[in-house]
Amino acid sequence: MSESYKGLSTQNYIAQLSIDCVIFGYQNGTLKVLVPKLNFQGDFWGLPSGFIYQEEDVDQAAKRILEDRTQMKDIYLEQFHVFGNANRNNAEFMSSLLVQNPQLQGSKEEYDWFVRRFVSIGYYALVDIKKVKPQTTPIDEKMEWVDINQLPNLLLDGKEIIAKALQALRANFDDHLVGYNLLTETFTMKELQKLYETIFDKPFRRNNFQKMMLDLNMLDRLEKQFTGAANKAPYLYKFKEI
Amino acid sequence: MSESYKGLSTQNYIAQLSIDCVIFGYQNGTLKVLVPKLNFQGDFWGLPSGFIYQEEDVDQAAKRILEDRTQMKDIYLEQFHVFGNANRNNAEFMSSLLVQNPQLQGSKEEYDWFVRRFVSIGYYALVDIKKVKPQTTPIDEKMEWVDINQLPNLLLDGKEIIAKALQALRANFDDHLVGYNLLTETFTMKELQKLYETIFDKPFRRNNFQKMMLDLNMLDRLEKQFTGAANKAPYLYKFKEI
DNA sequence: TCAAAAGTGTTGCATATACACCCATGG
DNA sequence: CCATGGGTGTATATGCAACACTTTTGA
Repeated sequence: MSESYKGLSTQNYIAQLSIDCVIFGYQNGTLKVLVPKLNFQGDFWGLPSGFIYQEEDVDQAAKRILEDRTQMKDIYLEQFHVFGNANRNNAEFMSSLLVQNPQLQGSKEEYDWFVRRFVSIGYYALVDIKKVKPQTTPIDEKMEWVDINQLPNLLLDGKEIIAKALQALRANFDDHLVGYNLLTETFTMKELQKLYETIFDKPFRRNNFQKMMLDLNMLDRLEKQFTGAANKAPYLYKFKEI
Repeated sequence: MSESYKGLSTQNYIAQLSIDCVIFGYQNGTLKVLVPKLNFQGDFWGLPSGFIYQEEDVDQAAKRILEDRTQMKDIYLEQFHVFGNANRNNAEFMSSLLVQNPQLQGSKEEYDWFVRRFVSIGYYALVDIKKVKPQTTPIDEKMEWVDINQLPNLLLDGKEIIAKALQALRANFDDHLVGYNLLTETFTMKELQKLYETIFDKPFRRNNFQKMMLDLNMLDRLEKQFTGAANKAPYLYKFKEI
């Protein structure tokens, strides 16, 4: 949705098939997604997205799009759903875009390529917010981390895509111990608990949570973290190497 | 994979995007899939598949393909994964096909349309075997129910697709009480247990299984089934209407 | 010595598993 | 009345939620 469209039809992409990414990050006790604000009148946002080269695996395309947008390597990435309603097209968006940004005017062929109906494959990514360097495209005004509970206006079925991504994330969270990707290298048990509480949107009991996590045998306990506060210093933990 | 290709490029389909269906059925204590044997030299089988019309929802396309192949309505259907490796194309298959079946020769344009790399969306379906009337296409020699543990040679990543479908089926089975679609209207507890044992490939204890099922409160108990055997007659059950 | 927050232990409840018994059926 | 298989009840084990208590830290 937020890809510059000039020259698209000549770039050897698969037509009518796109990838939409839901990039999850976690900061200050809130779950966030990285989304671009589109560079045209009104308050409209998209999802980081792109297309698939003819010679490219779909998974590889998703990886490339993600890396371009975040300037990170080895991102945790999971395909979760295909969005294929017949009315998914960029016609309305493009009209508005071109009125506001006549300099983006491309060829008729490129325009037609872009405004057709698109089927989109959804991927979600988990990243450490502090390591991401968000990259905009020519049609983005900016790209920002927004709270998952305060999403702006999203083009097309953007909200549905994010909702489905969160659902998939929750389902995978326990199995894959995926929290790994959302935290810094080391963290306290309280920080880990807060992450879980944010993602599942429900409280856990401190002692039982600690027991649960330690029983999983996935954490290494490191030195204590002395914060200067007048209380017992918490241990730092890290996820075990595999 | 098993769609006749003549006239494909003129039929207003989305190019390079297909749907592959894994149709599960259950009979005599074995889980089966319905697959077409392809009408060319050698022992090669495909998956029931098809394409998406420009004006058609992807889900709707899957439904149409399924209904065409089985002559059934209201089939339980679930999208489970996208298969997008760059080497997924029908070139090899088509060469062999045309050598064996010169009468299928179409235009160059249609040939080119069909042998390009395809991204395929996987759906699995659950059906009552006895209600299905398998329909072949011009390039199928026949279509048969084969044991999931004795799959024939499948084109491309057919085996991987079926494996992933089974995985998704297992994950959904408890949540969605999906067994409903694989059994006849009425059944005994033993038959239901055998279905579970087949799908999960592990034994359950008779008494505990019964308790588990009844506690779910999803079954209506009907009259007894007198089989003539010298033992207590089992009750028949059916899934409750919603 | 005190408050605050971290760490650990212990109980009780709910659920699942295992074991045991009783009942209907037809020969 | 017996063998067979179906139905149900009860004990045991397991896992998790709730509660209680102890330890560490800096003021």
